[in-house]
Amino acid sequence: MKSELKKTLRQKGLRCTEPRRCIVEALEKGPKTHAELLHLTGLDRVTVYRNLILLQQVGLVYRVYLPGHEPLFVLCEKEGGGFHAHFFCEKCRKGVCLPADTIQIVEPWAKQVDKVLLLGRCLHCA
Amino acid sequence: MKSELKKTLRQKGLRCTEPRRCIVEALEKGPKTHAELLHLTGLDRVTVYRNLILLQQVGLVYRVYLPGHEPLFVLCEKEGGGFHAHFFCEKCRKGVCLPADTIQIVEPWAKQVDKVLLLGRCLHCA
DNA sequence: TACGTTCATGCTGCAAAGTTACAAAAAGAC
DNA sequence: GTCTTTTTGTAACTTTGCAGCATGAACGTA
Repeated sequence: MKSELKKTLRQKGLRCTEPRRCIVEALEKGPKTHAELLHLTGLDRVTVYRNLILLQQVGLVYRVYLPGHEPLFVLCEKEGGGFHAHFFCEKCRKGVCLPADTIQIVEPWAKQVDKVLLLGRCLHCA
Repeated sequence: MKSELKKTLRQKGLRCTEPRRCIVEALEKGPKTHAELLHLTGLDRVTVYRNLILLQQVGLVYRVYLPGHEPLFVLCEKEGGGFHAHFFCEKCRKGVCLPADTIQIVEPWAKQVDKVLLLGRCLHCA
């Protein structure tokens, strides 16, 4: 996992640093708010902000906003795994990546779409 | 339109107030940031914050976050129109509601999903 | 393995965003 | 109109996020 992370980051011109590993490691256990990441990693506020932006830009992390709550940062399981959908459970607040063929979009929209976010209740919480 | 808004709000136990009408009216002309809504409506900051949260919770408004930009608030064209998908163009920053049958999700996920957000380039911007 | 370049981190301080509490005003039912 | 309940606006406050800069760490090269 660690060497995989390094490879992914290097491909995007980013270095594999201790703080970045910490953040990804924390997110592997589930979505977290910025405050939770601060507390869990003990890193500087600013460092967490900056790295979350970078990790989002390279597609390793996405952000979910539920009205009335702090934004959550979710680790994408398929680093650079091409087109797929993100499912997020509004109750237990966990995220899953669904394979591309889980969802079909009719033309002409299919060609236009490049990111998919699905919200709902997971099988457990339904 | 106005009486329809009132009905929708009342169904959710919310009152139809002047500030709420103003916000919805401003959003009818296209997605807006919080700052733009402030400026357009002349309302108090706090009132706009609170109402945007409420309008999101009742499903009249949804929020789109593009990394590196301020969050945009988009009016949903089908108030309470049942299940459908939101398509948002990352370039021209307009939102459209797509009918339910535009997207098909395989079981068991179909039953779990209750909100869909698609990001991409619209037919014009592609 | 040591070296040097380049990028990342952690400060500090600052502006903007967002929250809380509460009295006054407006909405809606009668 | 009157009464009850929800909303609003104001003010004080907390949090979020950004810019600049010196120190320290990553990593390609020899």
